[in-house]
Amino acid sequence: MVMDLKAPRGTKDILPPESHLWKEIERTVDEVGLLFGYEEIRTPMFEQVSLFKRSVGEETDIVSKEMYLFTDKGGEEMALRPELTASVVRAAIEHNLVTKQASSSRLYYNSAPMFRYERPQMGRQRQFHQFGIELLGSLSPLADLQVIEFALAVYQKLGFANFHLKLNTLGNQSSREKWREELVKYLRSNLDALSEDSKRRLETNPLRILDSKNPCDTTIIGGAPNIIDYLDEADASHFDEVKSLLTSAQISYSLEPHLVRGLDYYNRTVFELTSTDLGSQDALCGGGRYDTLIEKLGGPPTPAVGFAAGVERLVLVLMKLRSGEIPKSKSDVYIVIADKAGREVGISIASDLRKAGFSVIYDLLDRSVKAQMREAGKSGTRFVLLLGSDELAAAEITLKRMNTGAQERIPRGNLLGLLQNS
RNA sequence: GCGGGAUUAGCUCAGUCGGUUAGAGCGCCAGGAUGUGGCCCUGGAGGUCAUGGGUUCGAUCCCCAUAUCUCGCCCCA
Repeated sequence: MVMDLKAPRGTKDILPPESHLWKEIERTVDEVGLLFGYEEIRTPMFEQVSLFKRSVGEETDIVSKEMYLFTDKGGEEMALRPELTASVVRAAIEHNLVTKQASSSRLYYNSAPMFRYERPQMGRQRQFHQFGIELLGSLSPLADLQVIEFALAVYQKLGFANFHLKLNTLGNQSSREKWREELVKYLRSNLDALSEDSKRRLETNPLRILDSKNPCDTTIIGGAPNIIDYLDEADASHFDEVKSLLTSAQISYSLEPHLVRGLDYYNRTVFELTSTDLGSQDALCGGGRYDTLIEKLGGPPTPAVGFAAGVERLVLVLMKLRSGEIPKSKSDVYIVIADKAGREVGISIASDLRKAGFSVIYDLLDRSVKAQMREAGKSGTRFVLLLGSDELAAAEITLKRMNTGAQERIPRGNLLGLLQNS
């Protein structure tokens, strides 16, 4: 095939039957949103660069290396959004979503495209999609619980249980800073034993060293200062309440003192859902609290918590779960036109049936009756209507039930009633 | 950004120790059944063997580069 155009690296066309799975996920997220009383928000796919610099953090890889940047014709520095929390917060501030009148806001987003310039891998793309929620305005541990419950509800509704909830707390800004200093001091004293990657990270993002997969690092990490010992009383009791709420909701989790999130704005509760059905890119969903972000971006002091989940990874896991079998959408009726003279009548029958809510297809290639029947059989349709010269002359139609193979000639006027009662 | 593996029909994959017409299964189309699906039988279409260079009498095969996918690292959903 002579073809020099293709989808850009790290992007993907979502074709049937996979698109059915996407639709199913989107429907599920909508349903869970309704069940929890959340409403959908949609924000622009690009924003001013400064939004992400101020929220995600200038030093993070996401902002410093991975954003798709461009200058628009008005000279504004723009970025395709690498994540959604910043945009939602910006929108919430801009439109006063959290005020004294409306003291909290429950928002969700669905299949929203994000962009990061990374090296593609299975489950990691340059354009990827997330669903998630942002719960603005509540400082209560109930909010932390609800965010986790929401995420779990989506996965459970889709029918799988092969995931694992990891939980940690990062404390508040000042305890986190104190912990971070101690951690850096400790790591510096063990500098020689650290991996090359971690030596570099010591300068850029020391918390992430805790997450290192390099075996050189693991023994050192084992003796590192633990955030738990640096929590103030309020943070510690918040975390305790979150844990006991999870327990009473019968949600099992594991404490991961080394779980730190890559974005700067998190504090207190952070969590991740991982799947054993994925490779090294195994995080299905991640989230946590960001109580200072809204104020930092110029809004009123407003606590918040949320999560974001990757749709591509969910699709991979679902495919595996269902052994690659994706249910296709089936039509109700296939009209076989055996004689060209029947075309107009066939089209008008199709139109009438569609108005009555039936899904109707017919051949568009002028193929033989046999070919049309083959397609009808393959499409999984329930009924075939056969229209040939005999039926035309008698103002009748042949109705065949594909499950039994039984067929009968009926007056065309009786067709709709018969189908509706079948 | 770093290191490995891969790329042959619509799909999943064989294959050629470098030799002239590149194969299978599934799928697709047609016929057997001149107006009837699934099962069966027969036939058919469909490949510049990822792209561009090089070595060679000759390259799908060997070498180099590029692209894309993929595994691990980095990072993260």
